[in-house]
Amino acid sequence: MTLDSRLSRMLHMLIHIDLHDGRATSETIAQMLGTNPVVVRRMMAGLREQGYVEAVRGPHGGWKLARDLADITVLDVHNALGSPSLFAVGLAVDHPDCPVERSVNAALGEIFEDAEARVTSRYGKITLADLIPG
Amino acid sequence: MTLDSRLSRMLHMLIHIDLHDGRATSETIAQMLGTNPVVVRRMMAGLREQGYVEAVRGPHGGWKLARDLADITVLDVHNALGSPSLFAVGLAVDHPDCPVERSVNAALGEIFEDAEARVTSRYGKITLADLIPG
DNA sequence: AAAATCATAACAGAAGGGGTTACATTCTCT
DNA sequence: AGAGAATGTAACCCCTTCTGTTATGATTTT
Repeated sequence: MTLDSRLSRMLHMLIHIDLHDGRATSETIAQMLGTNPVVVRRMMAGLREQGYVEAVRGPHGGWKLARDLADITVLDVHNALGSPSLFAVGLAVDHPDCPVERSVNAALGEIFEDAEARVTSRYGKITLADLIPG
Repeated sequence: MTLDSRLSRMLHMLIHIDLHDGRATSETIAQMLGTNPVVVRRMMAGLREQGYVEAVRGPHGGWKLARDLADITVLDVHNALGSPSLFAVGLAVDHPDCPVERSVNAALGEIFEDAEARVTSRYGKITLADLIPG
């Protein structure tokens, strides 16, 4: 796949941890996603630093949720993943002094900012508890 | 730059061709963008196939606009560039049968589709003539 | 002390894009 | 016809990003 699907996978992970008694090892999660435990730890690092999950070392350790799913929004997860921009389209900055480039970038930039604001606004209104199927 | 800025650069190119008597060689455009003539031809290929520009070979050749800038929208250019998706975020499809994955993807998918529809709608209302500074 | 588990660095491989070279093709001009 | 100017396109390299993997260290439980 050419698109960055980390947000989707991370939400998937967190909800499964919750459904799994709030505890799961990197190994377990990795098998669930068909990937490697190290990849899971890398992805989890941002969420750990932001206080959404805690890592417990040693036997019977693993990941546990530091908050209720109802207290974590999709926006929280998005930000914790360090997503730089939502858009696959950016603005060229080849000639910052060119009036044409400035005009083009002003028009596109406004559209992007508006769309990004709408998406993050909706992200902020969805908690992970809302995503539990049922 | 990590983001795909082809749309922005292509709009820039087309407007400059127009301001340059409607004619410009790949060499000229490449110098303007600080890139290579082959890169320009590659980018132009889609627009040529869609009939927005024409390539004239031989001496005094180059690219010319096949339509007035007022008759080309940003959406036309976006589509001609073959942009697959506007978003840098995608949906994981690791477990199509998993209810959690389906629930997550349904929620995110709706947000993306809505945002994408808004952006393309606005793209469709802006012609390249609108972007000429002045 | 042993085992389980996370933390992290390091490296390999795949994928995508851009830049470049090379060569073929087409067209104009003399 | 021939020279030269331009596009068309394939092929290659390089760079970046992401993922997967291995290896080593640190921490915790038993």
